[in-house]
Amino acid sequence: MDATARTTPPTLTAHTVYLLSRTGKAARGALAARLAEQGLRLWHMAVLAALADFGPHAQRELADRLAIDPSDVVKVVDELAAPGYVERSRDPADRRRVRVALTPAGRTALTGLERETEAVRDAVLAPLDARERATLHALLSRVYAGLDGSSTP
Amino acid sequence: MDATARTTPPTLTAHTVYLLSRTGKAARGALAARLAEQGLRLWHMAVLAALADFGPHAQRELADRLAIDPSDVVKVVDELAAPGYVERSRDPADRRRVRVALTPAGRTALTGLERETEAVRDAVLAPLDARERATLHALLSRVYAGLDGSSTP
DNA sequence: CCGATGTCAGATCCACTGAAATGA
DNA sequence: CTCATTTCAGTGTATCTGACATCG
Repeated sequence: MDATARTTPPTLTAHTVYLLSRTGKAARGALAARLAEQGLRLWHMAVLAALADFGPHAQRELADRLAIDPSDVVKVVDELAAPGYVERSRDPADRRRVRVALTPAGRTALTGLERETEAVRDAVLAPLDARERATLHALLSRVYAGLDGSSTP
Repeated sequence: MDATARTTPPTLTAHTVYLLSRTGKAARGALAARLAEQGLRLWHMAVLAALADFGPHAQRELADRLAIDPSDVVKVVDELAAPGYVERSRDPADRRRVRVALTPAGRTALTGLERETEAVRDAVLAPLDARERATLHALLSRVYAGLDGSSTP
């Protein structure tokens, strides 16, 4: 080990915002690495989850719900359609719209991604026991619910 | 308002890793926006904090401590030296080394950045009371301490 | 070896096209 | 009925950042 230890400055770790930012980035990075092994990124999982929870969406609705740029939705859906995780079809009522629906293969894939997510949680939250994890989850849920458009760039 | 409400899929919010990633990104973004008003980024604050807490460093030591690429330390120190927040000087004991030291102006700047950080905390953690914030901070501290190099990209 | 410059890839954002619906 | 406006999917580009690579 080095004499100049890799100690993070207390001035930083004293701020909850810093800890949130750091642990969040670590969690995000670890999850992204897992998904990358299957050629997917975080947005792919988000789209699959939205379709699983709320049924078929127009691409525009996906963009609204997930707060992604509509042009990026196109690419994500493209990449999900290639392995057959989602299907595109024209809305007969409004032929401008494209209905995106989850396939059985997509649902299976989502289940797998959730397992990966749990593995990441076990790695990142290793220092915490079950009760503490539940507490953390509850607190973060409320913080997340409090985020409105003003503070989510 | 839209009939298709902007509800995040429960399949995502059920995962602590997702909440961590999202709230962390929001916190990071909000802080970065504040610092940007002063022409600074997160790394600048990290370097100032390291110098304040541990005294002068060689650039290599800064890179080790903060886990940044040494190449990038150069630019950050450059940008901190321009407004006079840090000073480069030769180490009198070992004249090969370049010592980076905090100036009084830099210390003042850091104090201001910490105030910004507290403002961001009050905004992001608005849903939580003082006790809950303390609990969250304690839990995140332990999670942060558990992160090793393997999971910090 | 350390500091400095340059390059590369990924993500986000923005502008534009063409098709299709809507309303005057 | 026709024309202008709006909305949607899709394409391409600009920009910014973070990580990496090479030079002195």
